[in-house]
Amino acid sequence: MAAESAVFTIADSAFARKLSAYVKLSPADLLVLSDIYRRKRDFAVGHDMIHEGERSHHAYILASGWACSYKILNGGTRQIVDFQVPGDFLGLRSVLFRTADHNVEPITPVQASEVRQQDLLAAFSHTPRISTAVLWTASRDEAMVVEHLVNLGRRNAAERTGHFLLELAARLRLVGMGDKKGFACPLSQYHLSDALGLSAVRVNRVLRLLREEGMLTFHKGQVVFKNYDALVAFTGFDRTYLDHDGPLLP
Amino acid sequence: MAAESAVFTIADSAFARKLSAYVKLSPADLLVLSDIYRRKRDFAVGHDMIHEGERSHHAYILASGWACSYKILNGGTRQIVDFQVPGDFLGLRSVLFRTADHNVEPITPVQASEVRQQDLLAAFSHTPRISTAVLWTASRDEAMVVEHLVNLGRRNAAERTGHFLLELAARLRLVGMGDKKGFACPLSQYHLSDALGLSAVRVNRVLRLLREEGMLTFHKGQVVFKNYDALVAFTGFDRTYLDHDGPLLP
DNA sequence: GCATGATACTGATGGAGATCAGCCCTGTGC
DNA sequence: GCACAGGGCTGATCTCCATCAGTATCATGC
Repeated sequence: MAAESAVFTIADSAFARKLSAYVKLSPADLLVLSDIYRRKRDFAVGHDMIHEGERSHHAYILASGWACSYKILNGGTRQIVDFQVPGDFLGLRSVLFRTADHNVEPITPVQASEVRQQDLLAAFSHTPRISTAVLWTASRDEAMVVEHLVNLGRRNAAERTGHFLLELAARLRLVGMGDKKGFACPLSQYHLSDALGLSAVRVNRVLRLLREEGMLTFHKGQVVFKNYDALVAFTGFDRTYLDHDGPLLP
Repeated sequence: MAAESAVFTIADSAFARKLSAYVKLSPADLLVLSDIYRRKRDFAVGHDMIHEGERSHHAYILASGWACSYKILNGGTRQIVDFQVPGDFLGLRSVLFRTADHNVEPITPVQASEVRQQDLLAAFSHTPRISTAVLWTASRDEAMVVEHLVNLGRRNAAERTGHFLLELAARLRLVGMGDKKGFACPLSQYHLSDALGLSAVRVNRVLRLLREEGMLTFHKGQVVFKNYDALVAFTGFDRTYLDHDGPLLP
């Protein structure tokens, strides 16, 4: 009874939907997942979910809300590495390495499932499919970080900003939170600047430029693509790094 | 007999040494690995090992030589994402996603073991420890890419260059190819510039600066740290992201 | 009703690094 | 012996973006 409702919950979640795209999960696999997935926790804005250096023993799966992972440098500047949206795994590295090498902060109020280290490792040992599926999501996350790297290294401020918003839109579409017209975006221009390696002033000017060029607007928590194709051409966005070819394991 | 010698070979390799640091591997695990590991291939400079867009069915484990993974942008500029040194896994993402999202090019003549997709996935299914160990190496690679991202986003040219060379040194020390004094480095200043998101001219000037400040020299294929501690302080290098706390699985 | 703090926005100035255009050196092939 | 290419190195100029120093707007609490 309880197990059944748990299965229902997990099978319904953004996370299971994402995993299923990678690896076909059996009912037994789903049971294991739902066990991992059980404990929900809430996080308020202003309190980090994970602290760098912390010897952390759990990771999280985001159920609702947005978060971001970041690092702080000597000078006090920060670099946001990635944003997490519902369905995303978060803090996997800090569990595998046992001490966190980055911080994670909620951007909106967040609800997340706490995944305990021992549960996760046990699941890996006993259900290889889950292990492979998680490896897959980790690889996809890495593909995104790689694209951010290219973004910072070789694109100018305008291309970089546009590219980033296009990626965000593509990710959100996968979990049904947006379309080619745009998406709801709780980020401030400061968030963008920390993610893009720019100053907030420049982000503001770039957004004005993109608006004046008729490509997109960023206003009141809404990103609207005014000319999607032009923006794709301008930024050189190629979404193949986000995609895959369907389930690898039958 | 053959199996034994194979076990010997694999147990001796930089790759198995790295995996063992993460997860204790049984003789049976080593046998599976050595089977994956059997086919050696040579690659000459000037011919990519992996091409972006290619529907690739194998990955490689680097036995000797250096390689780099990179992406080419519209304008023809390129961004090197990472360098691979002996013991590194390479092309894992392209196997998991079935089509490569980046290129890999040898920097020196390379010898590498070819890992076929089906062998790898079979190993994951039947020997969960290997799966976990590979997840671990993948996470470590991601940690490095993340640090490169921070490097590009928030450090200036000199800090960035110094930080990068310190990281390289730390990685090479793990496989016995250098120490705190320095290491043999086959990279050209062009390689550095493509990795650091700088122009070759700037890399040259930054290297001069670091030399004049008595921190390091980069000359004739040798990186020599003249003042390691000063360089660490100057660049804000903190090597914890490369380390881990010993075997996770008993 | 007013202070306070986020966030958005703007003009002026300066600086880090790109770009352009070269030179020098060394190894390699013919 | 010479041509040629790749890598290292340098000065001059320009540009993109950071920084500084603000103003404007809106929600929040007291």
